[in-house]
Amino acid sequence: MARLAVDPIGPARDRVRAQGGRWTPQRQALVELLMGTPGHVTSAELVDRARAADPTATPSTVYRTLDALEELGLVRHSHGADGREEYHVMPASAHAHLVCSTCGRTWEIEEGEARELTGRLSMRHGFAVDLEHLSIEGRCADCAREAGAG
Amino acid sequence: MARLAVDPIGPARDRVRAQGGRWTPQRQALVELLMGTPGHVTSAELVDRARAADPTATPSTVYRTLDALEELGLVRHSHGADGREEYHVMPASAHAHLVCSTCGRTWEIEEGEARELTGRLSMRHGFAVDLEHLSIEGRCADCAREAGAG
DNA sequence: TTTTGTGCAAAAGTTTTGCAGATAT
DNA sequence: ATATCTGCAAAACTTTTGCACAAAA
Repeated sequence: MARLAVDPIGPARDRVRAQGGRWTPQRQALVELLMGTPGHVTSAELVDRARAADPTATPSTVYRTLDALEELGLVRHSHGADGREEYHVMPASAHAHLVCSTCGRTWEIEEGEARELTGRLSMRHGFAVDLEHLSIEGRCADCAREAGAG
Repeated sequence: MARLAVDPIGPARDRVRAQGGRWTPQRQALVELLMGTPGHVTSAELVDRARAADPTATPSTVYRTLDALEELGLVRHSHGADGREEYHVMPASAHAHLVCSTCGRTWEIEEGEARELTGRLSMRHGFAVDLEHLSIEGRCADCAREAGAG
């Protein structure tokens, strides 16, 4: 029998139900959208994609679902280069992001490396950095090269 | 004669004019507002404050003026905890920010310390961090203590 | 059956834009 | 004189909210 080794949405569904939530087609659709998105998406873009996938999808449901999923710890958001909220599925480990403000590409920094960077902030200022929310803007190597050459 | 040792808005005015811009009452008002603001302000709040100071001020002018001032390098913006754009006058030295997501207070990190943190990002990833844009969210010492105690 | 979620429609809030007239230089 | 800026008004866009109905448990 052709059966997937792991059901990718199973854990999400279980977790929603475990908190007394209902697992609806709309929620499943949004979770699938998010899981099929490698990087970050703004809520507005999720609205568009949801409507593209299913024209009956509505903005209010998308926004409310994002809130619900975030409260359940299934997704998180950070802030993109334009200041908009950007969602992504909750990763196994905390990680920060590098965002190139020229080309817009993003990279992830693993928790270990990120802690290396932010660790002394805790020591000096007693400030506990929220890694999931940390996105660092700047210019990536490629864009710097182009700018230097051009 | 009572004369200020330094004219705080003079440099701004000169810089605007040097780039072929005009120094208008509206621009001066906004620059004064920004210079009287220690921390960060969202554009929307600047609109409000401008109207409070002068009821004839209009949103479009505020937004366009902010754009113009930023292009001239007189102000910069970063992104607050809620993802909105926050403006502040261009500081003498680049600095990053710590933002407590619980109480909302902010602290500045001087360039030297910030470079210490981000320096190795350049080395490892060839990524040139834009310090002015860097705001680090987390929980400050006070809020952490309260949360621990409560 | 009861609680929770959805869809619709309308509103709120922020930011952008076109254009005619005013203003700085 | 002329290029730039302002004010107005309207629109675009994102996000929120109230409410009646639908659906999950």
